[in-house]
Amino acid sequence: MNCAECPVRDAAECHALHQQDPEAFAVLARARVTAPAASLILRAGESASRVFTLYEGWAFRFTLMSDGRRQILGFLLPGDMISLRGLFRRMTFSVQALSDVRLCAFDAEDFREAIKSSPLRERLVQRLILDAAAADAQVAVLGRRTALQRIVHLILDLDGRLKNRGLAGGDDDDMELPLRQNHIGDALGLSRVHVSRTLAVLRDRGAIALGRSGIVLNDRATLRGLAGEVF
Amino acid sequence: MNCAECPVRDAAECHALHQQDPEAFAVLARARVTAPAASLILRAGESASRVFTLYEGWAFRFTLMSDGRRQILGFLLPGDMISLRGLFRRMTFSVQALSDVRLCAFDAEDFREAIKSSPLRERLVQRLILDAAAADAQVAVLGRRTALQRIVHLILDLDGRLKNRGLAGGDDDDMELPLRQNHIGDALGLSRVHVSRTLAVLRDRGAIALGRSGIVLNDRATLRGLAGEVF
DNA sequence: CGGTCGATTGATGGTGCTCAACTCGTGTGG
DNA sequence: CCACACGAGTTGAGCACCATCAATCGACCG
Repeated sequence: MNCAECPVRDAAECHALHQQDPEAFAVLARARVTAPAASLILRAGESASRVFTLYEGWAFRFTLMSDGRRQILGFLLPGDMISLRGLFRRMTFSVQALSDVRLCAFDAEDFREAIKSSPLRERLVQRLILDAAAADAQVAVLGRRTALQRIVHLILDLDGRLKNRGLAGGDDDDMELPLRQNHIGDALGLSRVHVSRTLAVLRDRGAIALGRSGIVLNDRATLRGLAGEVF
Repeated sequence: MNCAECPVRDAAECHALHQQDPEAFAVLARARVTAPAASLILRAGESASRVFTLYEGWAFRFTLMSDGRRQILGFLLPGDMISLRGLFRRMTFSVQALSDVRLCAFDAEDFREAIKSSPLRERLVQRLILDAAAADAQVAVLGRRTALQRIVHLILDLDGRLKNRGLAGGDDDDMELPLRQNHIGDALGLSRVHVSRTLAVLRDRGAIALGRSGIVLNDRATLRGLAGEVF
């Protein structure tokens, strides 16, 4: 069982780790785990005993507010590491499967040992920095963007990440994102009703289509024009 | 010149690094630098040639949006590291002095060398994780909180951080935060006008006073009641 | 066939933005 | 010393954006 089996390309963490230090990576004990859609993969407050990379399917990180509302902190795509921070500290967020998922699971103790003297460690520091930068960017989006811009930004961001992994086609290909409007609202600080209305605007302008199981991108140029940012 | 001179107590990064590995830390070349209020300390896009810890005064991290608006990502207090991420990647944000500041400056190359085989490195990884978690928390605040709650949260957060460093007194002591309403708005995604109105509400309820040079906390119990979170 | 989940649409109202005028304190140059 | 500009804050009026509540609808499923 080898991570090279993952249908995930260059930019994905799982693959990148393997490239970085094939020997150290190869020696790690790992298991393949599956989890059904909507199941909890990790709970806030735990110190993770296993580290996961997402092999197939989508998931999301979230916290629950004291009033019971949910804030989604980010979406996890095939190739992403799920619980890197859990190696060093208790988790501050929970992770839930969005679709049925398959995971590579590494024993946390093994993993910590493996990175003590390995370029893997450098790679993981880079990943922590990228995570922090992504969270900063999300702060800017929530602080300064309208509902329309937030949604367009999210769609293009996900599309771009998928494209980096070879999981989405070129500019002319349609791409379906398996998100419920519920999730979009919880990620962007919007009500479900307003997400519905805003998506309707995008559909009426021809930028997207609303399929049975998610949003279909079919005019990225229009979306980029609406984003108000460089994409 | 030694970081132990800093008027900063246990929880501050500068001091904690020193405790973690006094020898490695003591050998680092360092210089004391001053910068006037409003001066730029670091620019987004640079790869930092020096690492700073904030010795005295306040600063903030920010990015500029394409429309020219500013999003403040966080405030930096005495004892905070300023450019840790700049050791490994180009900066994704700029840093500006809020007041006159004094900095400890370390050469980045020296610093990278020093942490290669030192418990300092472990400490810095912890710091990166805490930074990422703080950014996640800010996403939740901006996504789910009203203007009043955001402002109360910011005030209590800053007060708590200062208290951890011995830079603020107990619950009965007044504490003045040297923030312009401008900064509060840019940090919390609110207009300056609305910040003014919201602070007026807090003042009328007796939770704060508005001094000439900042906000004065004088009733933390009332503030905690308004925060809608555990503090 | 009833039940549930996700999405849509309408009506209504509140939170917070924008524009504008004004105050107050401070610094600056004639 | 005064006039003036300037930055920061305050206050009012009007409105845009988005939340909330409620009703409905289609798809899917046991």
